[in-house]
Amino acid sequence: MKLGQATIKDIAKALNISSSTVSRALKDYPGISNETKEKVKALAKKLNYRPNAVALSLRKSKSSTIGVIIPEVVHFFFSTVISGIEEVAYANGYNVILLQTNENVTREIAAVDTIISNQIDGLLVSFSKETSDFDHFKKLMDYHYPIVFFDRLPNLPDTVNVTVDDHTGAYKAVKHLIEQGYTKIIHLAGPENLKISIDRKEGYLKALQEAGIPIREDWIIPCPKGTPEESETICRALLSHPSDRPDAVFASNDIAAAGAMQAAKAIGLKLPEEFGAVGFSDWQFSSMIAPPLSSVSQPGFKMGEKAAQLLLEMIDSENEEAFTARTEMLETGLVIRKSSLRKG
Amino acid sequence: MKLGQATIKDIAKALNISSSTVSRALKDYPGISNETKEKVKALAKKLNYRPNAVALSLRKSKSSTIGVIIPEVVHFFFSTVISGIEEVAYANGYNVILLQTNENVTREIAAVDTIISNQIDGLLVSFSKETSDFDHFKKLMDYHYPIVFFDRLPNLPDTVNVTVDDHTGAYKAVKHLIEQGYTKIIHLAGPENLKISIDRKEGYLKALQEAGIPIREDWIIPCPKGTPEESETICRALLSHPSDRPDAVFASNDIAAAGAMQAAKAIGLKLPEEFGAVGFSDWQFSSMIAPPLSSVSQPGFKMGEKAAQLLLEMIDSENEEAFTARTEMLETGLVIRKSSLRKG
DNA sequence: TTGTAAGCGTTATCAC
DNA sequence: GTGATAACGCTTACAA
Repeated sequence: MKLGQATIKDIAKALNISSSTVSRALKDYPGISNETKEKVKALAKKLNYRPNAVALSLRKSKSSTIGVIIPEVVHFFFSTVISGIEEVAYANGYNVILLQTNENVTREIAAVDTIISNQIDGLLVSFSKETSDFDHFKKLMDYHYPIVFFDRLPNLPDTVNVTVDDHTGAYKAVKHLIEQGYTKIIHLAGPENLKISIDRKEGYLKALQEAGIPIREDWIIPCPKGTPEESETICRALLSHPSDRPDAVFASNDIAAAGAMQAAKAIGLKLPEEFGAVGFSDWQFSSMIAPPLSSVSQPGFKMGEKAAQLLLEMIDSENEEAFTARTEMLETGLVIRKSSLRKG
Repeated sequence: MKLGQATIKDIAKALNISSSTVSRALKDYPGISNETKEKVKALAKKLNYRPNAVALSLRKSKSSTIGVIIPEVVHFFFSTVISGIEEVAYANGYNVILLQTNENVTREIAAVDTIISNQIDGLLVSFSKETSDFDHFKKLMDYHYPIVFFDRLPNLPDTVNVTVDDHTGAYKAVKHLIEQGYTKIIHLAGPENLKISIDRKEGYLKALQEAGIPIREDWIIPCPKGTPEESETICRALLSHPSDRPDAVFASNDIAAAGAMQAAKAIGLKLPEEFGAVGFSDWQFSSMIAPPLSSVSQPGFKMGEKAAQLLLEMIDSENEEAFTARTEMLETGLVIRKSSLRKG
């Protein structure tokens, strides 16, 4: 799009000097007379000169743009992460290009192509549920391309990761349920190929084991879709046997927990007396449902900030340090609300 | 970032032909022998050639990227719109650059600068609450730069807009409350400088007038912050006079409605019998709170799609038609749930 | 059917 | 102190 933007050449012509002088004057290079500098700057201001970022990208092989590959934008947690990323990017003069995969590998691979074509300086990735082969990322990394994975971590060597401590979060949640006197606790699990799902499940298992509560495999139910309807249906079935009825749920996300609560309410159970619930993520709505849902809180904004910071370090650094494999683990909190408060 | 990407030159050298021939062969230009075409394409594939989008942008003054200026990413409605935008962009080979303003004019002006520098092809804008002077957009439009405003519409001549029919949505909501037998209906209004707030208020007024219910200015209360606490505090005060107590609320958004419901519950009113509520936007959580909140639904995804389509038409078009000022109005729905169902 | 050369806007290198 | 030139990767008149 042409915007009648003034270029360095325009300034040079108008002042009868060369473009190199203009370029140098604008950046306060040593060895340019103050007189020239001032003339140039004055005219630049007058013409509303803005350096052409595209020409710069081409020249420098650097776009000052980072890419974000994300499964879904309409998702409280992810949008919060994006927000954190955007803030850090803005503060450092970087732009953010958004690539939504809709949990679709093909889209993800196309996104990587876009990244390559557009000389994007680095990549923040939370891959799709479908992704099990990480070749498209591996290829980039082989070229020493800066990538930071967040939330969902790949099965690849030498990656830089940011995640939350899902294991401890889940453990705290289930321990809390046990302390509240619940003993028959089911777990609504997330997609099995995601490490976060596994970690949350293991936190659940650890808390049960520690309390000496026997583990029932049939009470660990995957909810791959992640809709409230899915978990409601599942829980209705489970809760319908009065003789062998669970008394609480720990869900891998708040939506599933909300679905479980719906099921319990529909059957006529009293919450939290007869059925307790703790979710994961502490979505915005969690405090507004009835009863307000206890949940493990994830620092989404912080995760975005941290991931972006690590990425910018990789981009800026000439040394290798920034590229050393590691996983930054952010702490989770437990927000206790009515849904799990059987005692006082 | 260098990715060892093959260029047209590399291919040319390897095959001992000129780069222009390679360029032409790759795009199936007429007047290139099949033999050359095949040789070139084969090598391109082997070398994993990807055209350098940056060079193309510079050459063509076209980046195949659209910018989205938005107040907040962490917002159910806005993130839904972004999602719609992203889908249309992807389907048409465009990238999306995201610029979050945090409801801050300074950020918004900086965003416009970014747009200019980066040769972004067009702009989708929902401006900040602070914005009352639209010069930064006007300047672009004077250069015939493609802009589509969505949701929040500016006070500027000759703009292309997409919005929802807030007026009718609000009208339907309040009419529904009246039909349910509520008569003392307060309105929690949005920021006064946004047209959407005004339209919603006017829909409210129209429904009351039509029903012959007198309007009380003191029952139209602005909630500029938009937090649940804000509206809860306001409503607690209002509901505390048993002699002159409102019996329903129509809120400019679901958060405010939820806050009002909290207040009513805290005071001991029965919902929906003694206090009814309808919100606006139909956020994800609305169906999960107690009682489930009735709400005017906005087609966020559709709005994103529509806005992006209009923008792409403007970008692609050589004729003026795509630029003719107009406002596309998307229909709102009324999702009736328990919070406003006093009668069966 | 193919090659040459200019140019998009910028800056690094060398020269004066 | 300043200027000329080449280069980033690609397209496109114009030549041949």
